[in-house]
Amino acid sequence: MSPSTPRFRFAPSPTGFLHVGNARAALFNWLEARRLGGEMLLRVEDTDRERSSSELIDNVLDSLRWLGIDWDGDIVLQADNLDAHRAAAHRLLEEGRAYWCDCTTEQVQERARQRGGPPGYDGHCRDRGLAQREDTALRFRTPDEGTTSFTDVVRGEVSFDNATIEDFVLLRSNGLPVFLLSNAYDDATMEITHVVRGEDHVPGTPKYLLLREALGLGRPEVFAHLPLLVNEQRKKLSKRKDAVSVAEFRERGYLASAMVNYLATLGWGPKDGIEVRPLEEIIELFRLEDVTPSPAFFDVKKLQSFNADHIRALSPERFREEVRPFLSSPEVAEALEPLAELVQERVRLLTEVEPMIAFLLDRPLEIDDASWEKAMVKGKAAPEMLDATIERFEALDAWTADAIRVAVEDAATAVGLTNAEGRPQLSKAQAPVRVATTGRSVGPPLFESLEALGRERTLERLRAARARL
RNA sequence: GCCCCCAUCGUCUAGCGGCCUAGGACACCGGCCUUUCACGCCGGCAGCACGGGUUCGAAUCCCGUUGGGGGUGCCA
Repeated sequence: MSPSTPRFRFAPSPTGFLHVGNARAALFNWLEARRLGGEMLLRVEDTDRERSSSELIDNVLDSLRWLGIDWDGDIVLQADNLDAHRAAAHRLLEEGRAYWCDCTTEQVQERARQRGGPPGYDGHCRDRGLAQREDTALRFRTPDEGTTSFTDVVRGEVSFDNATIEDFVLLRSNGLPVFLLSNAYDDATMEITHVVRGEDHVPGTPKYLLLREALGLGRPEVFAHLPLLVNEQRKKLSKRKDAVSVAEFRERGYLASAMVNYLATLGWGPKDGIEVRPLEEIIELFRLEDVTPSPAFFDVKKLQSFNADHIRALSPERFREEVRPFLSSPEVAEALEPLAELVQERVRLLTEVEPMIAFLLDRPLEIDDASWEKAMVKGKAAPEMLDATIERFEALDAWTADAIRVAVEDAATAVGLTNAEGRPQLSKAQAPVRVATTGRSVGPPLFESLEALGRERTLERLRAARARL
C-alpha cells in the first residue's frame, strides 16, 4: 500500500441482519474505493456483547458476498481492540482531558429537565476529582469554546459550536469503551482516509473529531454522510419495524444484480438517465461527490421492476442457475425446461417461476375460481369450444405447438368464434382451453404449454373440464 | 426544548445562472402490438414548498418562513 492509497471502511454492528440501508452504505464505500483505486476494509463493531452474535456476523458477511461487495485484508473485529481503546481513554484521564463521573442516567435527565435548557450532560462531575469506582463512567471533557467543523463531500461545510457538545462517556462503569471511542480509535489505527456512512452519524462527528485530536490521532481526509433510507412515513428505516433485510430480499426472489443496481439509484443517479444497467457501468459512472443530500424512500415496486429487467437480461443458462434454489424439486426444474425462456421474460421474482409452471407437475390441477368463472361461465361457447378442441386434438398426427395452434384455430372457426373477416378469434377461443388445462387465465403461451403438457394429460383435463360444465 | 441536516412530478432522480414552456425512471391511466400474460411502442396525468433578495436573467446563489428528518444513551 502506498501512502496515498485511499482507504475506505464499512463498519457494521452485528446487532441485526444486514439491512438495505447498511448495504447501500457498504456499496457506496465500495464503489468509490473502486473508482479511486483504493482499498475497502471491513470492521465488525461487535462491542455490544449482548446484542451481537456470530450468527449475525455470518448473516452480514453472507449478504455482502451475495451482493458482490468484497473487501481487502482481514476483517477487523473491534472487540479485539478493547484494551487499546481503554488505554487510550486512560491516557486522556491522565492528561486531564477526561474525568470520572458517578451521575446516573436518571440524574442527568432530571437535572436537564429542571434546568430547561439544552439536554444532555451538564458537566456536573467535571471538577469533583472523583476516583474510579464501580459506579463511575469516564467522561471526555469537551472544549467550552470554539467550533468544530468538517467538510462533507455530500453536505459541504458542517460546523458545531463546541459549547453545545456535552461531555460524553468514554468508558462505561463496567469498563467497556463506547462506540465513539472504539470507532474513532480504530479508524485511526486502520488508517482510514475516507469515512463514508449514514447521515445519522453527522451529530457524532464533532465528538469523533475532538476525540481524535485529543488523542493525537489526526483526522480522516474525507467525510461523506449519505442520505438516510426512509420508509413510507419518511422515517429512518428500522430493522425492527421495516422488513428490509438483504437476506430476506434474496429469499423473496430478487437478484443480487438488481438489488445492487437499485440501491445505487438511491441518493445517486447516472447523468444519462439510464437507471437499469450492469454493475460494471455503475462502477465507471459513480462518484461520491454526485450523491444527493436528501433522504430516499426505498420503493419495493421500483425494485421489482428492476428485478424483472435483470431477470430478462440473464442468459438462459444463468437464468436456470439463479432459479434452481427457488424450485422445490428436481422434477420442477425438469418441467420448467421446455418453457424456461418463455417463463423468464414473464416473471418479476424468481419465486414466481414455480407457480407459473405448476400445471406441468404430476399433481392434481388446481383451478382458479375467478378464471373458471370468466372463461367457462361468462365466456361464449365454452362447452362447444372444448368439444371441438378435444375432437381435433384426438385426431392430431403430431403433438407440436404449431399443430396445436392449427387445431385450436380450426375449432374456433367451427364453433363460430371468428371475427368479421371470418378469421378465428384466438383471444376468446384459447381462454376455456387455457383454464381447463392450466387452471389459470394467465400464463406462458398456450400452445407451447400444451406441447409440454403432453397430449394425454391435455385431453384428460379438457374432458374433466367439459364434464364439469 | 437544544444542536445538526434536508426541501424538483405520488416515488427515485437529471439539472450545478441563460440549452428548462424542467428531462428520465417506477407507479398510475389510455391506446397500439398480440393466443392470455409479459415485453415493446405511442400518448396522458403529475413537480422546482413559500416569501424576500442578488442578477440583464434563478429550479439553480443568499436570507428568512414553513414543512420534514436526524441526533440528543454508561446502543451502535
